[in-house]
Amino acid sequence: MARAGDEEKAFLANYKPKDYPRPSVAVDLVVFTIVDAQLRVLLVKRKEHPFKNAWALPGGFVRVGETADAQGEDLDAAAQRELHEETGLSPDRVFLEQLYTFGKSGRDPRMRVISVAYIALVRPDLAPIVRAGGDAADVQWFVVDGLKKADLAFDHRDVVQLALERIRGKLDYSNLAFDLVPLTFTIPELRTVFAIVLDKVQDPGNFRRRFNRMLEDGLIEKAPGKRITTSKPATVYRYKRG
Amino acid sequence: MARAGDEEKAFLANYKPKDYPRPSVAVDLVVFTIVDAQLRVLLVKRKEHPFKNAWALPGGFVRVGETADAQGEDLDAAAQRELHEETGLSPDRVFLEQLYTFGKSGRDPRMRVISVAYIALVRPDLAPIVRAGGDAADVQWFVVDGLKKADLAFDHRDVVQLALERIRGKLDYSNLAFDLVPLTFTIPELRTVFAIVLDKVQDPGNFRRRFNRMLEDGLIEKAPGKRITTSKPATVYRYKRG
DNA sequence: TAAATAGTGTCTATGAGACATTATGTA
DNA sequence: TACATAATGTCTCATAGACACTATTTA
Repeated sequence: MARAGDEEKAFLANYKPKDYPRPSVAVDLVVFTIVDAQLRVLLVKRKEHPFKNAWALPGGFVRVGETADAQGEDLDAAAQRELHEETGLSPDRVFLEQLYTFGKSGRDPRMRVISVAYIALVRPDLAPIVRAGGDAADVQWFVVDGLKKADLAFDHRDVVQLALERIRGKLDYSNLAFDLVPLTFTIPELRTVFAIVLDKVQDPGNFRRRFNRMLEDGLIEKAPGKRITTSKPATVYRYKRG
Repeated sequence: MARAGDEEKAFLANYKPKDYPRPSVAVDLVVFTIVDAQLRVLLVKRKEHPFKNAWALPGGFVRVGETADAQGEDLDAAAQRELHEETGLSPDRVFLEQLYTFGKSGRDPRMRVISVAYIALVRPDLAPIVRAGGDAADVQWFVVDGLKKADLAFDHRDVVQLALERIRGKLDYSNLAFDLVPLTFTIPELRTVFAIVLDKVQDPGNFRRRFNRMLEDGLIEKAPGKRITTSKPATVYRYKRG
């Protein structure tokens, strides 16, 4: 990095941004969870035009500063802030990752809006507290499968679709599945997560083999606790973060 | 999609965007090619502050319209336009894909700039014509490996690094390699591309096996032509697009 | 004919998929 | 004890990696 010389300092001090039109930049969140053995996405009901009363992804505009010294919040920070505002969840308990930036002209009828989409994964045990703050009628976990017909605002259907493809693609080679189970879980429970996300039943034996490799790699460890079942209870495990 | 009712039409007609500060949105291109058996990235020399005389990724601001009806160019269109402006290459001959959006506060000292980075892959036979238009001293293909010490403007070193990881990750399961060889190529030539990008020698026998599978799948076909060599010349192939 | 590179074949290890079998806790 | 589900084991097939070997063209 070249450090700013005197000439550059003078330049910056006198710099006035030209008055070209700028777009608004928003952050939209595709928040997934699994409840009742179904993959769900969090949607909020719009109270204003455009798309009034339609369901939309939670999100909002990035807060931008006026001056060169105070330029406003980071993009990731904006996503974390929105996540907290809309769900009440603190970002350190939630998987959050940038997905893609949607910037087609005309995607918002009011004005030019470029939207940076993020994927968030909320553990099932945290999902119930999401609606605790607001009006339950305005924030809901929608089953992703049933979403095709639903009236989503803007291009949010495309956003959800891309997010779905992303988590499906990453499930096998990442640790993403552990953000879709409670803190402790059994092998069959984790297997169910894979089955739900991939929409394909997972062979118990083969899945256990993969699971055991993760155990050997130290990615997972046994945890205390039991599940209340009507037959043989499964061993409970815990994901070792870091 | 809900169609706009009369009420919504009225709303949009009267809508005035609030005067919150907005960021500038730029498109930056990580343009790769392979020349002289080395992976290279296209950099341009900055003529103005900040980072005057430092090397930077080609790019520019997205052109945004003033009104709701004319919102300006699509994000992808902006990337294509920049590619054409900076390289003279028409976008239909070049692989172009969105990479990631960089939005840290302070990454441009002048003002808030959010930059949507794209990856472009230029075939080696097209690489030489890139500098034909401008001043050769101001546009150059830099060897990616030697870039660590180089003085890159802004956070462009991070951008290049992420782009590199992306193409390395996608090389094996995508058709991306065919955008880094000439229109016709031999098996050893394609193998070299893999070796260069992954920085790892590829076993001739094993690579050929993979290649033959692509042949069987109809992804590739034999092409006329020969290479001028000092020993046995290899068969020439062509990638079947679509 | 020698040199150089293209091209082929083989052995092994690993992991996925399909599926049969055994073990164990609960009602 | 019967049932349900956890947990284990086995067979096959596809593919990657390592490496030895043969074929062909040019100088």
